[in-house]
Amino acid sequence: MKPRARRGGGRPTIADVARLAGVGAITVSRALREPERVSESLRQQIQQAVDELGYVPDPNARALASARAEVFGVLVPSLTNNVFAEVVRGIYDSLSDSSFRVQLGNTHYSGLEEERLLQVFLSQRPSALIVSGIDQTAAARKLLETAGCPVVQIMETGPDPIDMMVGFSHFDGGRAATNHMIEVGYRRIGFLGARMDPRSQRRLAGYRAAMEAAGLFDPRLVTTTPVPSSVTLGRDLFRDALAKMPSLDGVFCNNDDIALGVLFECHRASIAVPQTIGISGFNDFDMMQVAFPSVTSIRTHRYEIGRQAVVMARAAMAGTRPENRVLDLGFELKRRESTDRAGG
Amino acid sequence: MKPRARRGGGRPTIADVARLAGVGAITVSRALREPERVSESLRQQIQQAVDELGYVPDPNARALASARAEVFGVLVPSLTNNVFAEVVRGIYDSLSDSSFRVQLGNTHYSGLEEERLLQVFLSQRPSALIVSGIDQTAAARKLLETAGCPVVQIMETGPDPIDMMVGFSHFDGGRAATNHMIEVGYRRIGFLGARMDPRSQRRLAGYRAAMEAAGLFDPRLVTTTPVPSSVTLGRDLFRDALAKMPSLDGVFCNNDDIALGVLFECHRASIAVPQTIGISGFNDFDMMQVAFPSVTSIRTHRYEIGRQAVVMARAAMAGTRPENRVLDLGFELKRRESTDRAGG
DNA sequence: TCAATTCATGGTAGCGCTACCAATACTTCC
DNA sequence: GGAAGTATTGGTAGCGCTACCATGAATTGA
Repeated sequence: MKPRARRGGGRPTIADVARLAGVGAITVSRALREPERVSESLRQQIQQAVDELGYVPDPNARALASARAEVFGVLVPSLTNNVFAEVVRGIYDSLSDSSFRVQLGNTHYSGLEEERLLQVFLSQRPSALIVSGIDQTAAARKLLETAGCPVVQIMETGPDPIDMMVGFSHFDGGRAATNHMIEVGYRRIGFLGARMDPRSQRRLAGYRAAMEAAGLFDPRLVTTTPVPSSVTLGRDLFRDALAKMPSLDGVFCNNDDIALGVLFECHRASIAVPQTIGISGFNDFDMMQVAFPSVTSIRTHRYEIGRQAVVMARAAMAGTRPENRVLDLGFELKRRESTDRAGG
Repeated sequence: MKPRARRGGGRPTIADVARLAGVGAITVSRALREPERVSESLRQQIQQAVDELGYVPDPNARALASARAEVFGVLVPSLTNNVFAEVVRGIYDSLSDSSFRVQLGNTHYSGLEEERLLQVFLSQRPSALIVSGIDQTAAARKLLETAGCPVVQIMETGPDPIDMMVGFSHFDGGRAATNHMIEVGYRRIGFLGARMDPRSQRRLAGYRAAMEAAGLFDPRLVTTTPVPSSVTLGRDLFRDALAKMPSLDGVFCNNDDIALGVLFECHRASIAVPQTIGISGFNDFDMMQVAFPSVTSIRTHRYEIGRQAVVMARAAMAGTRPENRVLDLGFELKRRESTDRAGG
């Protein structure tokens, strides 16, 4: 019977390499995966044959035979939110020296979509899974617990990790920014939030805790929307907040986009920053420090979160799960001109 | 001999489904891939068995058997550049109704890295490849020509597509922005550019063509750096440009980040925009229209480029390659306050 | 009516690779 | 010197799926 057409219209296979090098196929396989188990001389012969033929192993065949794909499954809620873009970059960069592929999924902030993608990812038997947040649905959590591979929850810390976690406390971040504004003298500090995913909710909770502790909380100070965040939306939220509460003297913004929108609106409406209105953002993107006035923000370590997630997962794959399963990378309050009320 | 451990510690296989449904394995395979070729009654039985077992086909086995993985390979130069983030989002969204996976690669603007990733991607036998730009190395081009799957070059248009193309002319974009500034009365218009990848180079060429046509070109007006773009860098480039050429009355910025940095620096240095300095950006991100003053920019259709790339690739996979292999999605000049010299 | 087609289904043989075991040489240690 | 390792290499049998062909039933057409 004539053999089925070769996969790649003639792409060399491991058998071709073996034939050319005059060894068994399995030895080629070993030479590529565990070179130290193959003698120096054969290793060279094989390498030469590989180079000559331009052989690249088929990851699909490899995954099928070894019951494990060299894939990191990564689920993020958004591809265009720069926070996640940087996390993803950290993940890619940390993996670039290995043969692991990255399988990226966009959950669009939906728990159900996360479940669906998890099913799809799991069908590939990934080597590790990285998921965003700590609010997985019960079904998703179950899938992750029985995934049979390391799982890292990123962006947040919390109790009860599925396996491992790396992130920081959004509650503490929200509280720190708010406390700073209270300390420098702001009193009627509004909260502006978009999308209001779980992490935004926790920042809001941190804001509220700080305001209540200072006896300053008023529900009318809070302005939120489920609409995705944007600079335009920041402007609109600020206008709404001001209309609702003209005595506002500061705003803690859920993220830097919103803060930028507020800053521009202040310029446009000739509202003095930081004198009349103080502004604090969240995430501390590059533009915050260049803005005029520069904007106070909470610096978060996105790239490092991605990097550490990979480090932890690889350690677990090597059988050395870190002692401490929850890694808190913290955050940094960056005080800048936009809240410098005392006046510099 | 005892069978090898099952891949998924007991994940159901197509044979399990076949047994439960009382049909042959191949019929299950068909029911899932070409339901119209299986009778209604069997299809239902099979679907029931699939649901009961929670069967999800193994994409690796599928790829191995069918010599084609349901994967779109996508190569972009950056993950954090919002332009590409939006393109990638367009690609993901267009593919979300299918079972195609996306394999994303970050070339870091390096041709050699692109070649390497292409090799890796090709080893999976992807269904289609989407690559950024039109400046592939000779080796990469060869790999793409013999890839045996549809190839779409995105972001730019140009002659001699490898297979298909969707994008716009960066030269024309740069020229349009510059001409606009000339028309409204700016004369000593600087060019500020970061990274200076091929697309930036072509925008610069467009700028230069416009300036030369108006008899206004002066090489000292051009300030560029190979450093990656950022808002901070925009400020720094502007300071340099101004130091070099104090008579500058406008700047065409290679992208919006740079433009934002310029805008902030103008605020800080109390330089009137658009009166003393006019500013134009490129890409037209949301913040440009909210900025104060709002910033003129070239609106590009990133998301749509991603979407169309998928549409074209799928058409080609279905055997109906579009008549016109190069799709120019154009751009839009958005005139805003930052170049409104006549004064509104 | 019966060959010729079409339709629905199934069996077999791989896809390219690696887990598992076996076999052979080469050491090491009493 | 011989038993018992210890490297080094290879053979066999799949991993889970689908391409290819074969089969039998239903339908068509003259």
